[in-house]
Amino acid sequence: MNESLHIENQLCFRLYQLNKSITKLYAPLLKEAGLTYPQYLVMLILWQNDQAQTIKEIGDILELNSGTLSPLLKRMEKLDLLKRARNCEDERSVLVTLTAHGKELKLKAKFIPAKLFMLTGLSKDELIHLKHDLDSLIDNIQQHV
Amino acid sequence: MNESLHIENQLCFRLYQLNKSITKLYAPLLKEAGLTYPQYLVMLILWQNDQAQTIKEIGDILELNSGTLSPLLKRMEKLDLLKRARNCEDERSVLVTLTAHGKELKLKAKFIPAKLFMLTGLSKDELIHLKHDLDSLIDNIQQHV
DNA sequence: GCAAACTATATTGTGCACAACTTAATTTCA
DNA sequence: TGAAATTAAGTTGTGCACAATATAGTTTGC
Repeated sequence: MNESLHIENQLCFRLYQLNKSITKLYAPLLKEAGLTYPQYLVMLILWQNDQAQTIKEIGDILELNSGTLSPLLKRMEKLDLLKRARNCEDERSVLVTLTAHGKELKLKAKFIPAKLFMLTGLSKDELIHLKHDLDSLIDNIQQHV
Repeated sequence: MNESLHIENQLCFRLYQLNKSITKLYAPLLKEAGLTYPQYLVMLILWQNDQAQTIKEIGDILELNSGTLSPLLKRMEKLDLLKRARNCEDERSVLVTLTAHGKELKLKAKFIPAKLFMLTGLSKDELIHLKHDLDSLIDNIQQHV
């Protein structure tokens, strides 16, 4: 009997489940900071670069298009996390900058990665290896997308 | 300098990206069958069990709640993939069964797992190991969710 | 036997994610 | 230089995903 269609055999189903589980793991930690996971990803980018980022740059890093980012950034602006303003050098683009509140939040978020790492139950070594395996899988797949 | 908040260091961001890439990889194959990825997951469950499944059973396997499944199954019923009917043994539950069209689709879908596996560029051995690593990570994480 | 607790599903509201399309600004090049 | 192509955002419509809540059917315990 052909078992290739059995759901429990599928790598992709594991990744789908894992992704959902991780979102749930983040939820309580991010709730303290008043963020959702995609909002947290945007904040990571803004925290690690001092300068203003264009929406295009954020989209390139997160691989999200404007249909996702436009409303996401609007909600974040409403939460006083960031400001959006047309770039006067090129009026097509919009520059995103952190507000004082947005910058402040970095102090709270600082401990999230370590807490998450602990919850995974992985060793440093296992983490490094898994990251590496996923990186090469991502590379392989991106070639075909 | 503390780099724990750097996005490229994060396992979770990789999983998030990988999940999106995989969905895009599936898209053209599933489009031929007229399915989305979550719809395909429901079909996998129905294909591998001959009997009718309750929504509860499907939700337990996919870890999806009724807020997701109710509209998802309604769309699938409209596509003539399945039928929903109250269980006369216990009127609280709804039994889901494949239509002729839904059963037929299995023949088309049969080749999807092999095609996907090819696109990942993994060896059989790498696949087995990665599945194993992800399984134990899922187990660890589920304990904390 | 019947009220309280429980169970299964549905509904509502919020937030992604993306394809397809629109608008406006900038660049290219004939 | 000015029309055509390109680029950056925004908009619209569809489809998940889930928390919170509502509803209806079933079971339990006194």
